Amino acid sequence: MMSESESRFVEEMGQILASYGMTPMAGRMWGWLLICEPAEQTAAELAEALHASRGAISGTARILASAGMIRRSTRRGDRREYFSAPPEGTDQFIAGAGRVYGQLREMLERGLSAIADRPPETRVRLQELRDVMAFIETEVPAVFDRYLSERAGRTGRKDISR
Amino acid sequence: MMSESESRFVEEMGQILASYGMTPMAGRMWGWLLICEPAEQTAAELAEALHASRGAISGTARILASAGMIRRSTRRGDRREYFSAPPEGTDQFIAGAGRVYGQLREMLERGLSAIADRPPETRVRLQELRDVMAFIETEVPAVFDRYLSERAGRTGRKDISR
DNA sequence: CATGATGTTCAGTCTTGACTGAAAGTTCTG
DNA sequence: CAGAACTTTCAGTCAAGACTGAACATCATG
Repeated sequence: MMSESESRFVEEMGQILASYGMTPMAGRMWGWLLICEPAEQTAAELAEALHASRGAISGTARILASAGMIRRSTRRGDRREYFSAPPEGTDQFIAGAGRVYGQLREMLERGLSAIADRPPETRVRLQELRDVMAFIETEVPAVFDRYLSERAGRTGRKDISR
Repeated sequence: MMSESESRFVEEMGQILASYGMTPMAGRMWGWLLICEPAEQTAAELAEALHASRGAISGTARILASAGMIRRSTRRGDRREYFSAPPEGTDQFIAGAGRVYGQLREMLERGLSAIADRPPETRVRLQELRDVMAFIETEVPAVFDRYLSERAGRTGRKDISR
C-alpha cells in the first residue's frame, strides 16, 4: 500500500512526464518503480498499486522497457515477469531528453531549405535558432560525461567506463 | 500564401512543440513568424495564414508573448497589433527548456522526503536521478553562456552583454 | 494434453483540452 | 460621441488518445 505522500509523488511523475510526451501511466509506473519495495514488482502488483488495468500495465511496460527506462526479468519456474527501475534507466531518460534537440535541429534544417531563396535578413531568424540547437546537441553528451566523471570521483572512482 | 514546404515546416513545428507541452497552434504560430515576410504580421494575417480563428490567434499570442517567444508591437494611428519573432525568443525558448530540469528535481526532492524512512538501498534509486537533474540544472546556463560567447566570436565580437 | 496462471491485443469508452465563433469589450477616427 | 475596426473572452464542439476489459494467445505443470 502506498502512503499519502508516495501517492502524491507517483501522481506528479505521471503529470510531468505526460506533459513531456509520455503517457501519465508511464510516468506513474516509473515513479512507483523508483520508490517501491521490493524493487522488483510483478505486473499484477503494479496493476494493484497504480489502480490500473492489466492492459495498461502491459502496454506501458513495453514502452518503458523499449526506451530502456525499466527492466523486465524472469525467474526459473515462475511464469511471471518482474519489473524494476535499474540505474541505467536514468541515463536512458537523459539520452532521450537530449535527442529532442537533434530532432528540433533537423526540422529547422528542413525549414531553412524551404526558405532557401529568401533574403538573408529573413533566413537569419531561423538560422539563429538552428545554430543554438546544433550547439546544445553537441554539448549534451559532454555535460553528461562531466556528470559521470564527477560521480565517479564522488563514489570513490567507480565506473570510469562508459 | 505559404508554399508547400513552408506549410510542412509550420505543421511540423506545431507537432513537435505540442509534444513538448505547448499547443499545436503555438508551435505553428512561432514557426510561421520565424519564416514569414514581412517579419511583422497582424492577427488577421496570422489567422489567414494558419487557417485559424481570431480567438485561437488571440489566446495563443498571449501565451507566446508572456513566454517571451514573440513580440507584440503597435504603430501610431493603427489599432492593429503586429506580431514578430525576435532574436530573444530563442533565448527564452532555451531558458524554458532548462527550467524543466529544475521542476523535475524539485519533484524528486519531494519524492525523497516521502521515502525518508526507507533503507538507503531503496533511496539510492531516486537519489541518483535527483543528482543528475541537479547537475544538469546548473550546467544549462553555463552551456548557454558558452554558446553566446562562441557566437560573439563568430559575429565579430558583437553582443558580449546579456 | 488439459488446466490454470499470466501476458498481449484491440475495439470501445471517456476524459481532456484545443479550437471555433459569436458576443462583449476596447480604442481609434471623423 | 457615434461608428468602424480590432481584440478578447468564453461557452460549446470536436477530435485525439489514454485507459478499460474481455477475448485471445502463450507457457508451465501435473
